[in-house]
Amino acid sequence: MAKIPSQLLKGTLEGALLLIIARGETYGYAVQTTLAELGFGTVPEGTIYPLLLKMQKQGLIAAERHASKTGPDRKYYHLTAAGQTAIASFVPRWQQLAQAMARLVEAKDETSQ
Amino acid sequence: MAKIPSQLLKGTLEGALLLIIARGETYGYAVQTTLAELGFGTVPEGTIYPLLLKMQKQGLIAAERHASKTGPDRKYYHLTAAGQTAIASFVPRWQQLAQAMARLVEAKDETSQ
DNA sequence: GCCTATACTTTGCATTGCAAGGTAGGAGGG
DNA sequence: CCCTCCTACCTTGCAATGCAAAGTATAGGC
Repeated sequence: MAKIPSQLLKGTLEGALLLIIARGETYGYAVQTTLAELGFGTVPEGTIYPLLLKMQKQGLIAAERHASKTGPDRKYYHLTAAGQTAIASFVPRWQQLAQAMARLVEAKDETSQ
Repeated sequence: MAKIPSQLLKGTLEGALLLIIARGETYGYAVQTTLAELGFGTVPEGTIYPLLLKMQKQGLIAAERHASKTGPDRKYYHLTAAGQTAIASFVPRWQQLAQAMARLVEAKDETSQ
């Protein structure tokens, strides 16, 4: 799976993390695995953890530490009401962008051959 | 048409401009109109012109100035071979990102009600 | 004891979108 | 003739974000 360039990810990643956490409580390390499984490629720790902390400070997600039997403690995040609101505003913007890009890409496919 | 947040546009815009110029020679001011028509919202001049200059320096596009009957000179851009290559590498990355996001958004639609 | 996988944090840099301001031509109204 | 608007381009400086790099720490296998 090819790596998605940093600049393409910009801004999208916050929405992606919100949507992942919305599916059920998770922790940073697991989020990284989930992103890879979804096709986002390997998003480095130096991206994920600072972003989670920022979102926590903004009140979009909240955290609780729990012990793990297979390693160090995990910091489990879950969505707050503000996080729900953020998702509700993110999704349509993303869809708008995706549609606009789709128009360009499809138009290109037609003309390029 | 709602405005797409800056952070979502990051990186995407360069690809969008390449695809627009690939459809046929255009100039900055017209690109702005085209973006709006495609659904990208109003992308400010302070975004478009610096980006076009950067892409020109990188050799992805080339420019020629021509007079206009209805106003100041226009700087027409057209794609170079390097620009074609850039499109060829951009499009699959974008599609990868769009697919990964689609999985998350669709999953959300199912669970949310 | 050492190495690997797991798990989180912090610092500093590079890139990019954009607000704000500047320059300038042509057309129309006052 | 001046003023305003639309057209058309450029530059400066700031803010946001991804990420490399380095550090800390637990658990298990060799």
